[in-house]
Amino acid sequence: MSRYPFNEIEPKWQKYWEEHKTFRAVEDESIPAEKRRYVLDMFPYPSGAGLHVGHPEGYTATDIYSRYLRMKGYNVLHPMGFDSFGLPAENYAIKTGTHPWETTNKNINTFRRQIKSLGFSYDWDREVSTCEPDYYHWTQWIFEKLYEKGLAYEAVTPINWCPSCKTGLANEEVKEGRCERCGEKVEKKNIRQWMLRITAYADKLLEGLDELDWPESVKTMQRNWIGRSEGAAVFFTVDGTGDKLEVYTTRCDTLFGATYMVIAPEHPLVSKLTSPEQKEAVDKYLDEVKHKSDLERTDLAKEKTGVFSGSYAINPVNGKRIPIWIADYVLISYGTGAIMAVPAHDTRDWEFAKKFNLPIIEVLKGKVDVQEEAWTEDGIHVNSEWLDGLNKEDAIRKMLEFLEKNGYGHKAVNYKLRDWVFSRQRYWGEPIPLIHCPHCGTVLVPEDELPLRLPEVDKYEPTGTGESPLANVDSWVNCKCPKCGGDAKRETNTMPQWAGSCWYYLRYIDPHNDKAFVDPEKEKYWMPVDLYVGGAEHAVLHLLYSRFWHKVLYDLGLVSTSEPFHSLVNQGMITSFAYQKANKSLVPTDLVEEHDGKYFDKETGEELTQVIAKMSKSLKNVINPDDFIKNYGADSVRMYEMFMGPLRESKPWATNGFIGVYRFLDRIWRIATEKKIEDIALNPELDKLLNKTIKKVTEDTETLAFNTAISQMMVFVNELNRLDTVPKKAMETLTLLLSPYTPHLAEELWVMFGHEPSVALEKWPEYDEAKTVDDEIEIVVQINGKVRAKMLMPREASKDEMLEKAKSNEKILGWTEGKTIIKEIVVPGKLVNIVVK
RNA sequence: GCGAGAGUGGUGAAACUGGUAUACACGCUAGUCUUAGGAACUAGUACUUCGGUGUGCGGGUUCGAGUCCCGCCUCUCGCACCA
Repeated sequence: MSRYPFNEIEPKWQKYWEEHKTFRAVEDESIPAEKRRYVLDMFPYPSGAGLHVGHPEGYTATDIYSRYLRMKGYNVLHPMGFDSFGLPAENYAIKTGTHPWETTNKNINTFRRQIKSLGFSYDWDREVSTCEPDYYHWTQWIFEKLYEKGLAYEAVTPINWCPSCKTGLANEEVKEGRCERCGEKVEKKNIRQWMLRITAYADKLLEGLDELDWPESVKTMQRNWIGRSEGAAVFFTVDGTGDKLEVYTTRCDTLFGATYMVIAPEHPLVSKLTSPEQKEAVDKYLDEVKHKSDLERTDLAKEKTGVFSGSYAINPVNGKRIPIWIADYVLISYGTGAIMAVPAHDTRDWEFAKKFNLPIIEVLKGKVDVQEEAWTEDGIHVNSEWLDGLNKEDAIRKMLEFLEKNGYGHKAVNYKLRDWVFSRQRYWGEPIPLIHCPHCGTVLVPEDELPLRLPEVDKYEPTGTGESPLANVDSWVNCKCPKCGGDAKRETNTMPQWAGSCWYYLRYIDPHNDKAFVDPEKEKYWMPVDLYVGGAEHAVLHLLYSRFWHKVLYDLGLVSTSEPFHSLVNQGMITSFAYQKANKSLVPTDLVEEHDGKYFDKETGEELTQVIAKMSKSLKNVINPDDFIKNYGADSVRMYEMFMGPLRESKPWATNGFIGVYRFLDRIWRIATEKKIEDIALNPELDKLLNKTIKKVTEDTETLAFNTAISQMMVFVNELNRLDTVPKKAMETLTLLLSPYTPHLAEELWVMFGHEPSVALEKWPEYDEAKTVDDEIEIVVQINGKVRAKMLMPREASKDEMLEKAKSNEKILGWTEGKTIIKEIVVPGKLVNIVVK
């Protein structure tokens, strides 16, 4: 009876919004630029598991914000779509033979239904899906722009290779060095790949961060990922052969302490540098390294391994012969794949030198004996001939002069950032629009032939050679060269999942345009994205790749802003409770029972500790929002997710608090339907509370502090609930404040109070600042910083008045009697502190 | 190991620039009412030897610290030998 009929209200209003296209965004030129906002969610990958409670958290936040902005008179672009190419659908296809298209669209339909059931104010006319030819047409087109600009190139690079499945694997398919599917040990295999030269944009990507309103933590992570460092390239001559071995170092000033060199096992000079006597040992070592998993190779705690190549290099500063070693602690992917080792001042070099008995020479005066441990902090140079006595800066400067003058090296900048491996040997991705012609070389598919559609295939497995399944489709692979008309073959690699998500925010602006990826006028109208909300897991890769593409498009004059996302908010992860045994292992939730507030293992009866853990399938603690929507309504789910805690912080999904939010909405419903609502004036106190509430909700909605905005609405509703007759104005204002949060309930109430729909198009209420402050304030009186008395005073009371009243307070007199007052501190409107001795 | 973030009641959490620690909600206790529901309403709910003590622990700055500084501990996330 008292239960408010959300199951009737919610579908009704969702239908209304859809039919009336209430949230359609139109490029209305009469709305000035400062009154336009683009509010974006990270679009979901439509997995088979459906929506999980983490999705609606971010989506509700942006929805509340978008609805609030519209009521404030902004023109808001708030779209949704699907990142629909990807591994799971393809793996499912391999297993079952179901076309990924079918699986994906089924999942998209589920996702769309679930998202719509929460009543978000998306402009659904702008929905995009990255696997649609109309969409990937333009992903391919942008790739062609990158290619024309010289930012795409071919290289031979290693992939994870499963010798038993005969396929390449993504990093996430490799679990502890083994293939996730068959358990076979994963190897490295070199194959031809398409690369994107993101490193050419390293400095731009770095500098661009300064102008962004992003969390400092994300900016720091991106800066570290780009990893710019300044140092020197130094050339060592190989003794005997005259080959040049180039190293990169940030501390060229320690060159006198370089007692050996190390090259990575993958270094191109390995075989040339290996002497006949050492060949057997080197081959054995290379074989060991090849069979090591990434995990083994990168385990920091492991013993250093390596082998002597048999060759020596000449240290350019002193002409000394130093041995060249091969070791896997040097990475081919960073710097030049070769280092000069300074064991006295680098922990890794020191460990290696100790193990293989290589000389350690101190060149920076430190506080330890470098034969016993490495000194890795700064010090004055010693044992360095003409650098002795200098500090780091001066020594580096002097050494660089020396290197440059003698042609031994030069200043150099290095990045941790590597070029982006852009091809995948997979079916379910955008075909790379290139043709290999024996006469003309690599040729782009002509623009008017785009989109280059994915052909149908019989099998979704990669070919035994690791090529994409597309390689098996002769009719597709064999084509004519667009340049010379001769026989040619298509590129069979596809693009990674990132490709589609790199630019989707631009397609939302003009999703049905078949002449361009986006209309320049419309692009100017909406860009940049004003607020982008999503999970912190995308802090580096997605956001860096997107920024890269955007900057390329900007340099080509195709977009009007140099950065795509002006402000970014990472929603905290919604975690779940998990149950832990004494031995720290976790028990799946369905095997846990609760009594008397304690948790026990159903099988063993062991008492378990409740801990917080990431939601995972294996723990069976993933929460699907559907059940909650069914039992409590979408408005409750929306509001609860916002009431749980601050948006940016991670928090556990603790369902026992859910009922509180439901009761709150139910209470509003009962006030509206069971109490007398009359057109009467608000009493001054209620009026004051109303103004305070508008103020608090306005400010908190603006700053995305939704949890405290909701608290304030609760305070207000609790007050209304005490009245027998409720002023209509109070209820109407409440409805307006509620409408971004619980839009269905608000629409229903708005009509109930005699208005026309939709409340979403009404004006946000305003408050009277004068009515938000109390005339009388409670002033705290402290003795030595401890609260000893409280008194009510007019808010404009002067310091003297406050002090006088405090000192004449009975309680305070008891504390000051017989003591000396040393100091008196008066904070107007707040407190009086009297320091006594 | 490095980087980022967080520790406040039985629970989720409030506390803007240092100024009444625990708003709001859950749970719990008692009561009222009832066509017994996952109801509504009212009161209470940090500890206490009633002096005080309390925001992970130990110090410091200050008239005053959850908030600032130093040193630890624990947890979460990200990255992995970056020369």
